[in-house]
Amino acid sequence: MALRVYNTLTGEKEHFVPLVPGKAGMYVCGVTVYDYCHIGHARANVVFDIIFRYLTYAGYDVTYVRNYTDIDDKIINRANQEGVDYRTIADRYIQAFDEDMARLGLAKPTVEPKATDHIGDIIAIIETLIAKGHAYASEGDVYFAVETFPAYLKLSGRNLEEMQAGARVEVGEKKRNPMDFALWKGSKPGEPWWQSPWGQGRPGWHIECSAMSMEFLGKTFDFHGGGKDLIFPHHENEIAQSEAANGCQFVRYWLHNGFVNINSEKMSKSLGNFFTIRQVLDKFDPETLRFFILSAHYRSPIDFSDQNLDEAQAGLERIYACLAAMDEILDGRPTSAELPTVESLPPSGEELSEKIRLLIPRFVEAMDDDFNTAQALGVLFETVRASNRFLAETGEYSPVALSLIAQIRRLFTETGNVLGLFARRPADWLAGIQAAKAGQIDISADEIERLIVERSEARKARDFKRGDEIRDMLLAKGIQLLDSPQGTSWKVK
RNA sequence: GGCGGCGUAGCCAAGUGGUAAGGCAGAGGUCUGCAAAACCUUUAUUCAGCGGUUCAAAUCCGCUCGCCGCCUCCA
Repeated sequence: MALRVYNTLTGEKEHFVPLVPGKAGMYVCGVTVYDYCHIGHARANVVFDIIFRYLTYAGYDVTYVRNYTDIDDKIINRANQEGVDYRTIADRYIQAFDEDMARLGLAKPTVEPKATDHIGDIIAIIETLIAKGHAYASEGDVYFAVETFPAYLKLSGRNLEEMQAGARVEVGEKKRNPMDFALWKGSKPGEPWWQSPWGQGRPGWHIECSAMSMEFLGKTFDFHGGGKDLIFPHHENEIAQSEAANGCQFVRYWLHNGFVNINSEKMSKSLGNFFTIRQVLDKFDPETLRFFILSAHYRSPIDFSDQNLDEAQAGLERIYACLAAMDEILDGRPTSAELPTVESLPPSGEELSEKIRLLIPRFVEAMDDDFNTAQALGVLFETVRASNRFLAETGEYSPVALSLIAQIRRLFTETGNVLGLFARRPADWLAGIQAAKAGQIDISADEIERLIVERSEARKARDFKRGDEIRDMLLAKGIQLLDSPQGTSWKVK
């Protein structure tokens, strides 16, 4: 039982061996705060949230750093458009990001540094690079000279000559090589700036991540994550800067999540098939979105569509319904701390007992295999089925049965905590889903309750015709009645 | 053109050498006055196609077909 992770750098799954035993350092590229986050950001952040949680669950003392890039061309452009200071834009979207991530149930990283709080560190690295001959100043800018770093492009597996051959790279006159990239940009009038040895300016994109990761995690650390699209140029450039400056390996395991497609098409602003997290959460429950993201492996592409989200919600409802049933049984009843003995249980109890015994090992096995959340969810669904069966077949709850139910309930809390799921009280979550659906029907809850009473009276009088009439009428309006020995409840279909 | 990935049931999706998880949808059954919910059973002799390696392949190798991503800001 050992964690294996797919490392983009080697293209293979490798056993995770921490740099410092018992500890794990992880840096994930956060957002450039110039706009609201879209569902691609949602996926990336949920994925790394799970990785963070799982590493912690696996016993590592994790330092998780996720930055805000709060100075960049796009932020400046946006500020100019609106006629406000860049800081206004950055702060607004930092706040929006925090709100979105909180709604998606993300755990807070250990540190969430901002690029602009590390300008001094950035300048220090650039000075080192210049001193070592890896960078050069040119008319107020500073560029990294890619030819001085032989390992350049080792992450993306490209080579310099071919990239230049098909070059869509503009040949900046200030650059010696078109592939050189900016470490520092001289500021134009009206732009935000910081004082530097090369005049007033601001950091280029990429260098802030080198500076912040080094500050909080050291020159070499375990994990660096981000979307696949960051492999080139962002991560490639980070490697070049950091390794050239420090003379040692930068990151040991590179992790990259796959893209989100929309209705099987690449998501892009130009296609107009672009959804912000806020737009999606107007329509779907945040936990449903998270569950949907976890239903596929993090490196695979995932297709966002109403149908797929609806299916995810149906699956999540199944689990929550099972948990709600357990909670109802456990509510107010004392449970024995003793483990039930198998001899005293019916066959479905023995099966459940076995599922309980294997749940954590199987869950861990799935997660240890490159964070295979889809497989982990499969394990949970099998447990749901065994639980439902046990509940359905058990009429009277003996102390042993209650203990078993309590135990399985605790395991759902434990695994749910790793996946960021099932934190809500199941009855409340289900009620929330019902309420959301109820917004789409044209009949009030009071009216439904009144009809249910009328129906049960009719049924008591054995007037089934009238009773069925009411049931069918409600069904036509999308209301599904659920009869049980305790009475009749309803839900929106 | 260069680099990389994918193709598993109606749909979504695990599975990297040992004989196809799970979810959704569907069908039959138990329950029910009849239903619904829940539960049970069932739905891929087969993993795009063709060859090869092997005692054994969805899994490894080669070729073909189809789809996609990156190479420009991007999670």
